[in-house]
Amino acid sequence: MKIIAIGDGLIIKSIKDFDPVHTFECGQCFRWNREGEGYVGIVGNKVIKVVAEDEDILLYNATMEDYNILWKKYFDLDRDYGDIKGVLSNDPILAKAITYGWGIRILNQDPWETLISFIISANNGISRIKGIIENICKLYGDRIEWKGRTYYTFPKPDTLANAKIEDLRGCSCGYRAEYIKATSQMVADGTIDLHGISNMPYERAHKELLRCMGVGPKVADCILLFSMEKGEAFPVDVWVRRVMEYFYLKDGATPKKIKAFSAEKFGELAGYAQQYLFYYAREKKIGV
DNA sequence: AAACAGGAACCAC
DNA sequence: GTGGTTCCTGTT
Repeated sequence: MKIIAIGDGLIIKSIKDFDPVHTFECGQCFRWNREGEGYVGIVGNKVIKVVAEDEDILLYNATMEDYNILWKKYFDLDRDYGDIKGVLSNDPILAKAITYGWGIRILNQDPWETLISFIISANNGISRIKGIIENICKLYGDRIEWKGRTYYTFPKPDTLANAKIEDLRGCSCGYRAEYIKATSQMVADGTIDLHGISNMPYERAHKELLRCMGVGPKVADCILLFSMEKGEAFPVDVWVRRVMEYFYLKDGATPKKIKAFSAEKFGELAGYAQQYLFYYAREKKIGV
């Protein structure tokens, strides 16, 4: 894997295991959208475009310096997904799911943004979640311009902590407005220390996140997997419950049972297994 | 127009 | 700790 600077970006040469469609459509992120031949995302205060071209990945609006301090980590490029897929493919069902979603990578997203995003995700579908987050960023974030288009950053904790409930409601988040404000206040005043939590072992970190208003077991697992490098986290939503019941367990399994089963079966790699299974289940409408 | 989809809070036991 | 009910809003 070699990085080459081009006009306004970078080429990551012959990278394995990275497909933008799989990575950005597998339910882990909400601020990436298809634009032309690739995906444009807002990450921190930057806009970046990702395009797949043959064996390479093109990053537009990216510098080599940002690659080293930001993008390498964000796209999880130091991790060997070939190894992970090799181990998981010993299971025939996962082998199938991996053949289908071979280019999924688990992004290392910002814990604060991930926390609020997945509070919004509760009892909601992906397209609506994206719309709500977009509304919130438009109202409370900073404006960024790139190539004649306007984008907005995700707001800071104290901004949302001071937001009016009715303004948040205006972003179409419904009853989650109260949760967003309450949790933002906890982060802003230090009641919740996200950096500290990300350094805790899985079980403790999970327990700690449940203190946040609007965060239950599933949302906590999403935050741990998508922003705190807890590869053993296994978020159980309806799709995962369906696919697990369909392939492995009998009907009526509780999330608790499903998590115990996957921890036993997939161990440290449970979160990666979850992503391949989720993407496969949702695209193929397994168990519906 | 009414049904539906989607996790957590809250309250009973 | 488990089970049932309620909470919003965009889509069908």
